[in-house]
Amino acid sequence: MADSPESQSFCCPDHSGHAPAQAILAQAESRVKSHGLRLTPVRRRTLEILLQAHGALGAYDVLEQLAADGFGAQPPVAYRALNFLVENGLAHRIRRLNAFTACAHPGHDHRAAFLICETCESVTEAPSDAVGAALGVAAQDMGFALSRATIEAVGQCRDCIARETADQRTIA
Amino acid sequence: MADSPESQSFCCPDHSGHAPAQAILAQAESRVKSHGLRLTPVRRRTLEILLQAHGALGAYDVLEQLAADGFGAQPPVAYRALNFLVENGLAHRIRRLNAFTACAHPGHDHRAAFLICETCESVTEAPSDAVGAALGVAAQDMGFALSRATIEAVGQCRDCIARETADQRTIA
DNA sequence: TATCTTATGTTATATCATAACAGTCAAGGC
DNA sequence: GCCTTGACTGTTATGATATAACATAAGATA
Ligand SMILES: [Zn+2]
Ligand SMILES: [Zn+2]
Ligand SMILES: [Zn+2]
Ligand SMILES: [Zn+2]
Repeated sequence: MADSPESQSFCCPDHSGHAPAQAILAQAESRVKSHGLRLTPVRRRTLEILLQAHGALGAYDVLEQLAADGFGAQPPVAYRALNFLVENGLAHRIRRLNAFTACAHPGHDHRAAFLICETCESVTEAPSDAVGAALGVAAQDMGFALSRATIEAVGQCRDCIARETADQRTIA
Repeated sequence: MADSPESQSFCCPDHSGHAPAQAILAQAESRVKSHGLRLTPVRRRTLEILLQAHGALGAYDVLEQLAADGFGAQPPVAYRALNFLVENGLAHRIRRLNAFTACAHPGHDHRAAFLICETCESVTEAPSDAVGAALGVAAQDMGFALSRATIEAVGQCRDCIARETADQRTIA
């Protein structure tokens, strides 16, 4: 993990938007309960794993960690927990990466958009009400009833842009 | 295929936005040539297959048809042709479906958004300049340099909504 | 406790995608 | 023409992602 001690489990720029893991886990627990569901040990641990991760994790990466913690070692174990989290708004699936990431601001329903950095592979969850609204309009124009959407942008994050600029200066 | 004779190769609602296949193929040929590349037989046939398809096709569906036409029968044959088409703006990859679809209006650069019907599995390419713009703003706010994006909406298409409404009336 | 429901773990298999290499073909220089 | 060169095609093999189906275990209900 190699975390700096003051940030319990957050370690990289893509997590700057996150509330502390403790808070999110507690919130997740109550949110799930209020839907008559349970945040079982595998599910809870899966969420923790996502919260601690740099960027997004593949299902098999999660599985590896779950297995190391004594949970089942077969793919369905990870996929079930991950799908549960996604269905309950605690995590998101990043289709372009075949990967999953903890939701950066769970609790309030939101259409999420993701910014995927090609350089550092970080994944940032951006507010996307405006994007969602524009998409809603486009859909409506086609007579299409929109139920949900995947919005994923690929490019370069602020930190990597800054780093690259700095490198340029060093060379010159 | 069960096509009506007047529509050469288009058979379902999601193709209503398409120009005739002949025109698209000719256009594709010249477009590709102008980039110093070749629309070889496999590539051309792959584009035809996509143009004739209902909805989007998986790589292995395309492969099956290519093999039936005497082309190679191994996955790379299909993936290479499909990737070529995508890179040259002649087709799009639909990540949510792990599938590919012919571009409905090739030739002019465009940020495409896709409307995926959960009922009939059709895939419609919607104009999305507004959505792209909104996403650009959201990205900029985060200091993110956007290079390209995946925008995929899931819901129900016009035809399926109409059909469902009609069914409701029949029952009542 | 008996029963019902939900969740977990396992085996097995399906589906999607690429690495690596060998043969083929077309275009340009001689 | 003929040879070099680079682009394209085909093949084998393997990797990566995801789910079906069923047996067991743990919570909830009465
Ligand atoms: Zn979120
Ligand atoms: Zn970055
Ligand atoms: Zn298009
Ligand atoms: Zn439909």
